[in-house]
Amino acid sequence: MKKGEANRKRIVDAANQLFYHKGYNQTAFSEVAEASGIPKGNFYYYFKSKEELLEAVIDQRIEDIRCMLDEWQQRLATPRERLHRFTRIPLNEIDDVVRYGCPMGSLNVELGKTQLHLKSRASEMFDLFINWLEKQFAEMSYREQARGYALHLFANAQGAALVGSVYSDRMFIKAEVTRMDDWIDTL
Amino acid sequence: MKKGEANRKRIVDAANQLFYHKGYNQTAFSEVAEASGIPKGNFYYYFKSKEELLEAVIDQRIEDIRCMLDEWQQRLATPRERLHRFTRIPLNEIDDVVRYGCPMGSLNVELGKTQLHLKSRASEMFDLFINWLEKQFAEMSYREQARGYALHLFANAQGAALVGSVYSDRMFIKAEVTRMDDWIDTL
DNA sequence: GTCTATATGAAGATAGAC
DNA sequence: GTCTATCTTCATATAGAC
Repeated sequence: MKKGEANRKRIVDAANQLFYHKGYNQTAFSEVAEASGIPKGNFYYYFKSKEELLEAVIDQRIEDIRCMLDEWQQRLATPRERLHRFTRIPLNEIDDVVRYGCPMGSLNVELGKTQLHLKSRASEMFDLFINWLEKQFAEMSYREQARGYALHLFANAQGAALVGSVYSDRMFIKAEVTRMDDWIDTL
Repeated sequence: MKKGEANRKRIVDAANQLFYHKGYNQTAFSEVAEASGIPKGNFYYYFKSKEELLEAVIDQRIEDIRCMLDEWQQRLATPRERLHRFTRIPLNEIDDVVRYGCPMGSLNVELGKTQLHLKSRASEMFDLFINWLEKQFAEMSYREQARGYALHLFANAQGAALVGSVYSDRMFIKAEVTRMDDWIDTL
């Protein structure tokens, strides 16, 4: 990898975390600069604007999600196991979820209000999960209801993350995960 | 009501709507001034700071919620009817929900990232609903599970509002409301 | 109580030396 | 490609006349 590419990635990584922790609008360029160790002025060599940086962050998140889902698809044998793997995400990231909520959910909420033209880019992250979940339900021969089930399960997870983070309540998140797991097992 | 009181209320009303539509951080004082018809400079006669204005907005929302729940409590005869009245909120406000999400949920998400000291004030809005829901379940003699049920139902509603607004999907919100109603009726 | 003008500071963006 | 210095804009907040 060229030096320029490496720096670009460092900026995107730093921005990714700051956008999650502080929100996009409340993150200043100078903070991203400080966190990534790249001087402020250099930014505009890599990104023409803050919005372009945001798009790069979303691109990377999408790539990461794609990768993760592909890996699950290959490693886990049954659709049911894959669904349970999905519900376990908030448990694996429990500290972050309790403190900052869901990175996709909170970004979508923010951009839906202030960067309407980027709303569709942010919702692509949701799409990846929901389409993947739909595929699992379809494989379990719930053809008709697959889409509805996928949306429902995903929305449940979002609600759990949101309420759990508002109350910093780990037990509630665990309880909701158990509930989702039970629901999957009734199918 | 004194003139000053009336102006104060106009400011709070305008801010309340703008904070919902644009978010707190992305709403400028000058916008609130324009929307309320009160000159910018006058603001600091009514509120010492932007944060104080936010607190006034939250206070009013809390008051409104309290009022609404009291009214439901009196007007609706059974706890089950009251629970169904709760699930109908997103249908009654469907246009706003689809466009801006849940006003409480999105404010909580935003303040959880950037105004941590106001997080607890914002979560009081949640508390009112959840405690009220808990009371209904308790009245249905689900003493043990009342708190869990209340949190679960509330989180479901939040998830539905969030995903519904990300996809501007009215049908999904309706489907989730039906699901919640069905669940209530199985109890 | 009401309003205008303005101070202050921060954030996004640019220019240009090296 | 890298960095410093700086411009511009805009939002919060203040001063002070009426």
